[in-house]
Parts: sequence; C-alpha cells; structure tokens
Amino acid sequence: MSSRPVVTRFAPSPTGFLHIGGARTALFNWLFARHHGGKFLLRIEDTDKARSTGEAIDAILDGMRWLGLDWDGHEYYQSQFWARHADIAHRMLESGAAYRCYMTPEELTGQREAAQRERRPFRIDSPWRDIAEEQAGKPFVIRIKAPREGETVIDDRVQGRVTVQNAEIDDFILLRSDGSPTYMLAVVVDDHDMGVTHVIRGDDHLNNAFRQLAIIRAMGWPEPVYAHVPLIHGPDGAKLSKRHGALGVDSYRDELGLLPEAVGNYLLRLGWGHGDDEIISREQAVQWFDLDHVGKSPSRFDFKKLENLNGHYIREADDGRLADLVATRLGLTDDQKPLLVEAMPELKPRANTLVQLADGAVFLFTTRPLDVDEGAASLLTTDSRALLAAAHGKLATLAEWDAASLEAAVREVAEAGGVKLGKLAQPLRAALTGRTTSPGIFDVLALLGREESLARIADQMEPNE
RNA sequence: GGCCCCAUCGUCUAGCGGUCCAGGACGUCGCCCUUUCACGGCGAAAACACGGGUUCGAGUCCCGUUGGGGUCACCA
Repeated sequence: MSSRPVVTRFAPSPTGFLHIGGARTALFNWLFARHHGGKFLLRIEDTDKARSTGEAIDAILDGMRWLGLDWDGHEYYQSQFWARHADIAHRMLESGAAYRCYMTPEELTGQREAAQRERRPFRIDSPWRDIAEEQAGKPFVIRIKAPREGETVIDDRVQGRVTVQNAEIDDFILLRSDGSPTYMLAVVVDDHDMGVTHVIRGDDHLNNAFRQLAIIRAMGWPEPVYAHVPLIHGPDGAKLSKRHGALGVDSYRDELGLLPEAVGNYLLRLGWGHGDDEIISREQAVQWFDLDHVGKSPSRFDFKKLENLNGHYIREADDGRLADLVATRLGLTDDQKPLLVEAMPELKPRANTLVQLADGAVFLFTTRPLDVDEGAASLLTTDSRALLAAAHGKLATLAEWDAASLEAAVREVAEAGGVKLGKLAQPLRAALTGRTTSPGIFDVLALLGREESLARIADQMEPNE
C-alpha cells in the first residue's frame, strides 16, 4: 500500500475564511505531495448548506493561491456526491454492516441525560441494532454497526501507534433521517473515490479516524496512511480561535501586511523543523519536508517571530514588487512609483511589515505644509530653526544636488554653526519628513529633490529670517 | 467526567543512550557601527515539569504524578 503513488488532499469546509491552522494543514499536504511527486487535491466540504457560502469558497481558493499552494485538477465539491454517499450507506445496510435506527432524538437525549446523571459514560445502545424489518412510514437514520469487541490500532505517521478499545466507538450515524450523509461517511467515501493515500489533518480528527476506519473496513477499502498534526494554539495555550485573532490569511496579507513567503516559512517551522534551519525556501521545503519531523505537541502562535521573518523577506524582496505593494496601499499613481522604487533600498531595512513600509514612505508623497508629529515638533526649537535657515541658504547655492555634495554642504553648515552634525540633521529630518525617524538625511534630501527639500525647510525656518 | 494525545530556554525548535555542565532562531538585555530609526556585527541572561525505575551511563527507554491539549451531535 505504501507503493501507491502519493495522493493527499486538503478538505476545508467553507463556513468561514481560510484560517491560519487550515493554511498550515494545506501547506503540509501540499509539501508532502510535492516531495513525493504525487498529487495534491482540493475538496470543498460544502455539505452543510446552511453554513457554506460562495464567499467563503472564494476566500479559501484565493488564500491558497496567495500562499502558492496549487492543487491538481479541478476542486471537488462534496455536495455533488450525495447520491454516491447514500448509495454506500445502503450497501452497508444490505451487507449487514449498518442498520436502521428508529430511535427519536428525544429518546436519545433522554438516554444521554440519564447517563450524565448517573455519571457513567454514554454509549449509544440502540434497540434496533439487530432488528432487520422496516417500520413502515416511520423516520429512521442509518447507523453503522460498530465493532464492540477488541481494539483498533492506527499507526499514525506523527502520533505514533494509537490504540482505542472498540467498545469506545459507538454506532454513529451514516445517513440522517432526511437521507443526507454525515461528515463521517462523506469523508471516507470521497477520500476513497479520489484515491487519497495519505490523510494529513489536524489532530482534532484523531478520534474520528477510528470511526472512519470502521467504515473503510466494512467496505473492504484500502486504508489510508494517517498523519494527525497537532493544532496551533494561541499565546495562552488554548486552541487558536477568533478570540486570539485567528484571522483568515487574507487578513495576514491585507491588514497585517505580510508577504506570502514569510507566512509560508513561519507555518512550516511551526511544528516542524529541519536541524537549525530557519529561513527555508519553498524549493528546499519540498526537498526536505517529511512527516517524521513533525512534532507531536501543539505549538503556540508567535506574531513576533512571524513579523521578524517577514522583515527578512521584505529586505530580500525585489524593490519593484515592494513598490507595487506599497503603492496600492498608499493609493499612489503610476508616475509616483519611480520615486518609491528609488527610495526602496533605504526604506525596506526599516520595516517588518508592508504596513510599516508604507508608513515609512508617506513623507515622499505628502504635500506641504507637512503634518509634523509631536516628537519632530519638539526638535524645531528657535535655535534649530536658525540652523535650518543657514542650511537653506547653503543648500540653495548648491550646483549639484547629489548625496555627496549634500553631505559636504550639510556638514559645512553644522561646522560653521559650531554644532555636531546631529544637531542639524535632526531638525532637518523633522522639517523634511515631519517625523523623528527616516532614512539617512542625505538620502532624504536627494530623494525629495532640490525644490521640494528647500520648500519644506523654508516652511520650518525662523519666521523673521 | 470517559477516551485519546502531549511535556527541552518566555515562544518556535535541535537532540533519535555516551561527542549535552544541552545547540539554533524569535523575544529580552548589554556593547559596536551611526545624524535618527532600522539593518548589520559581537556578547549575556534564559530550558531538559516532578518522582521512581532500566542501564556502566538517560534530555534521550519504561512506569507513575502533575500540568496542558483534543474529543465525546441527525456540525464539519
């Protein structure tokens, strides 16, 4: 069975956006398939009509594309296979692997509550399990006749050998009273029909694996290899949820301003490691990824580390690409882009996210008079305003407006004024950018150009000058 | 509560019986570079949950305790 070509799948239910945990599951499946030269399939589990939305489907596909997780062939939609699911349930009924259960929901809750009261574990004990004849006209569900003796063992590729007593597995429902298939049935049938060989998913499904195996065995189908990956937890150690800002990947892109390669790299390293390697390209990941090195304990999500990684990828990214991304955020016109590209080498070492990058670039495009923030304003004292006037006078005479001439001129003014360079550079920065931090002041002058620079300086000069 | 799983620095992790007085990364704190802020460089503090075994030898194997997580629907 391990000689079968590898087929993995990602099977999200489109009830919300592609969240970060799902993205990691998808990444692991994708990586595993690519590593083995197999196929990676995508199946949308849209059987819950009430909660599934087209918007969510789009968000999932969009998120996967953004992360570079391409799937083979078209995407599957589980709801299209209802008839097939129902057919399997009926075949199990005929072979005696399942039965019609006429218990009402009320009877069931009654039993459940009784068990609760007596503080004993609840196990479905249907009186219909061994009754074959139909109760004409009465509603029923089809339940699996789960094994009651012995135990079931799963050799999970990440969890190891897990054993569960069959007595723990109850007669769960295959087909609801309205004839619709349950998730448990649908997953198994679809995975089988799609030829899935490796089921890699969150370990919140580990318990389900035993139930699903019961169906697989009843049908005599080949058993997939299971790999249950620990869930991602929030900073407090509990399962990542909306409460922790478990955002959709679209938020990581749009609101947080992260690059897909950073998110992918971070997710890869969360729960998986390859020696001391931290920065791992997609190519290396495909080459190195394996299930053996997936950790068994849940890991906590660390935004700081993600952000740092993103900073690394920003510094590594192409200036033109970064400029496009920032231009969109700032709503710039095409003719403003060249300046942004030119400034990018000075801008990008100062940012860990595109939000910060865009913020650091605004001074290039704001129009006079500038908004001067509090820190910058405190730098514009009477003395420094006089210094700015001196600098303005000197700079206005400059024949060449390049970094070298600019530096020489500014240093000269500082010296003539008997102050250290910083005493002049800081007010200059305040006047030119309205901020206390920016790229080097000579670069700022050069980037802004003669006319704009002189005008901004003049705006902040001593009034009586 | 039943069942299942997990347990190395604050966090992500390396470690697959000796080469570990435990390595890397993020974060934190110093120093250097420097007109600011970053980037970069150097350095520091920081962990094998606890208790029993097994073994010549245990972070690495076994058992227990404690702690954490997951799961117990006519949801997926």
